[in-house]
Amino acid sequence: MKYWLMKTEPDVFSIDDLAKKGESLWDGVRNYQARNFMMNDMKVGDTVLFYHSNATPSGVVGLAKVAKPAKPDPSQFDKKSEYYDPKATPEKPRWFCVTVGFDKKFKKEVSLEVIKETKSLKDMILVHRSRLSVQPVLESEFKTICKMGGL
DNA sequence: GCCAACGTTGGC
DNA sequence: GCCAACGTTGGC
Repeated sequence: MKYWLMKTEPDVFSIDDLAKKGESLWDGVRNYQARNFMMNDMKVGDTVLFYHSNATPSGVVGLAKVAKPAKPDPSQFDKKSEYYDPKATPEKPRWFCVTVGFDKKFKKEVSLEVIKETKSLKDMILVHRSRLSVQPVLESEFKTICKMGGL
């Protein structure tokens, strides 16, 4: 069982949107490293820290689960989609995405600011590496953040 | 294969 | 809205 953090802009897709839908395809990721995590390493049942980026404040707002394994991201074939990739074909898809299911909301958001101030979380990829929207999280980091979120 | 130019992410 | 970080593209 592994732990992950996935970023999303709440204006585009928030944890409340996920709670309403139950589960959602995590489409639109166009970064190879993030894709590889979803394609190769994420397993059904893995737990996901749900992170709101470009938000006030930005931070972890709850938990989700990997509900279905990675499959080709349909938006790459859709000419009308902002995620359309002319170099991808159904025979040779370039982008893959998992399906994520809602688990629970934190009692209180764990903001990036607080994460940065917390010694045991200072090695998180989130803190020292920008622009990676899907990333692994250590079990110890995961537990600390859940506790801080009131779970 | 190098690297400059360019585009995007995401905090502030 | 600004801009730093950094991934991607394309000329050579």
